[in-house]
Amino acid sequence: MLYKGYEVEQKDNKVYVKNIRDFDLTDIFESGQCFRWKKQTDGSFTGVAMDRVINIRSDGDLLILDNTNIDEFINIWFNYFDLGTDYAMIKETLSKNSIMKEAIASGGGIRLLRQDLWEAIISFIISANNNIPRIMKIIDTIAACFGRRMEYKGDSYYTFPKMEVLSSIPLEQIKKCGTGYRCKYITEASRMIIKEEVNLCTLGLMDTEDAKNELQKLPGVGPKVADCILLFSGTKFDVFPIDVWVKRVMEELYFSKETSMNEIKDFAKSQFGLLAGYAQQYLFYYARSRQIGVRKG
DNA sequence: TTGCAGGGGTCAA
DNA sequence: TTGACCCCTGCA
Repeated sequence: MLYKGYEVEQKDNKVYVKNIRDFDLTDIFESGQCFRWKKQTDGSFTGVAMDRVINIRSDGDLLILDNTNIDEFINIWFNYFDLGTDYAMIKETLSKNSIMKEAIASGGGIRLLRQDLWEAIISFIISANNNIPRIMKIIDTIAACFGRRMEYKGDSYYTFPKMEVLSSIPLEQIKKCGTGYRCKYITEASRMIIKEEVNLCTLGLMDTEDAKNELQKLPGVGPKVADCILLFSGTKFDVFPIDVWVKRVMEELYFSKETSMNEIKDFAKSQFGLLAGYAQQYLFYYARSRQIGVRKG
């Protein structure tokens, strides 16, 4: 069948999607936006998202999703992988800037995943003052302890726990998952969300600044984490999360000097506008893959 | 083997 | 504005 420009076909529990462009699994999964996808020895990725475990591989313009069906593709994965967005157009617009053009050339297959908002909130609270391998380990542990077990090809996988579950877990048990001092943020944020002390339902309707401020009511959520939550849950695309990598790459490529967060933020807003989030993602991936700004001993 | 430096945002003083 | 927070990795 044809679905929004893609040829989609199901065989057994696999979905084949043709006409895929501007899509590279490594660019997508290793660009710091998600923590639950793991590269397999055959080059495919297996991950848990949206309460499901799937395996995904690509071959030219063909995408193969294993352990799912057409209904789920249309209702879940099409949106999750942002297949309705024209990345060729985004890249063309951003490439008018020569520095961006080079960054895009190195990570041209990036897509911004539209991840579950609740999971994004907890994941990026954990991400603060932390590195990617440890973040992945902590989230895996939390899921294994409090999520629902699933089986795929003989291995166990676990869903990300619901807010009702996580908010009822004693602090000490959250801490045992390796969260460290962040455990109280997770517990308290869960409680506030359950009690609707922050309004998640209308975040998408708010002005971006208002949405950021709303999220920053949650403990453990500062400006950077709020930006990440909005961007990687597909809620707002004009944010520009500045972590150490983005700061370094901006200082090195655009400013040639040490620069304040505010100056970088203002510059990104004026330079990239509504596409700031996409620009950030290309720059982050570029900075990390080239180790830009890392002092070599 | 042990220990120490480095990495990484938010909070509270 | 600055120090404390937690744990993993890499390297003497």
